[in-house]
Amino acid sequence: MGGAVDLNTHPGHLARRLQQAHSLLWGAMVSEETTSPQFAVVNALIEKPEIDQRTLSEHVHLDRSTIADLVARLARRGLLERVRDPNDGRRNVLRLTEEGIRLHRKLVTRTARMNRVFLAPLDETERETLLRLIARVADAAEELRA
Amino acid sequence: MGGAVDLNTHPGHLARRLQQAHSLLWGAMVSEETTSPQFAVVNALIEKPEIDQRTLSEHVHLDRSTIADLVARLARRGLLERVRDPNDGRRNVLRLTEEGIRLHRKLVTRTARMNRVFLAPLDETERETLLRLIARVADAAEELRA
DNA sequence: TCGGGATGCTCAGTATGCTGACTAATGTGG
DNA sequence: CCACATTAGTCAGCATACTGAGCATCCCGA
Repeated sequence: MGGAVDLNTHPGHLARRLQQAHSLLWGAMVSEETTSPQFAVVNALIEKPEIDQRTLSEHVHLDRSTIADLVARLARRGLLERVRDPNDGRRNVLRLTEEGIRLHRKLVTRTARMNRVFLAPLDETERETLLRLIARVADAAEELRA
Repeated sequence: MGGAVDLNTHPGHLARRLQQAHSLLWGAMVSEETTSPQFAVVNALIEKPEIDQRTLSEHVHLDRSTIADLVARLARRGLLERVRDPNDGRRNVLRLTEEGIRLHRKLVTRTARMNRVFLAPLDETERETLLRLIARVADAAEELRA
């Protein structure tokens, strides 16, 4: 009786494994150059163009520092432009380039395909349940923060 | 109609958010010094002492490089010892120190408490369902790798 | 026994992701 | 209108995490 715990009853451990499995499949089926968080950023800019980094960070649930790095990488690859807001010298206004928009179109198809494969072990009801339960736990934990 | 996607239907995005929420709560309720992956390593060494890094990496689902860094940090803090196996000069044999064992005992209690808070928004059935569904998806994706 | 393949580890490089400190710019109350 | 708080961004530092290359060691067959 060493008192070791079964990590498979620990949601944190399972969450990490789920993300790990996901990023593996992502690399194989979606893109090796563009990561899943990068896609999240591009997708947010499709939905809401011309926002600043702070707003963006709230949309994709990442902090300002991480967004800054991530956006810098996307800018370096010519997928978006970062311009100082003339009306507010603190803000960087972000706008996808044509290439960024093209990339998004391509990846939307692939991510849909990947998600089907990823969730293939579950039936339709289970899929919805999984997504709903994760969202509830994550939302609730975020409430705690506030 | 820019064609943006709802990220809340993407398991990868939700997995990241779940992990994010978890590590936030972990820092508040379990430990600021010892992270969740570090606890996973210590826990694995409680269960199976005297294993090498390769075996350990399989147990906690992390690759060799990550384990090496992680183990080095734990060793620096005096929580475990890393000794070259005299019978096989390639292996590092790992053993928790007394302090490492003490730390594990302390954190087991706290993680249990934290998991209850983390999963509080769900009822008992939903909790089991969530853990089971995540494990199924993660396991299946790992099979794909092999 | 010896030579090549397999194995365990390390190291460099890169990408997330966080905190906390700092800077610059804006907004506001007196 | 000016001092002060707030806000957006950057930067340093740290911890995960991966790939791919390289190194030392072991193992196994000829």
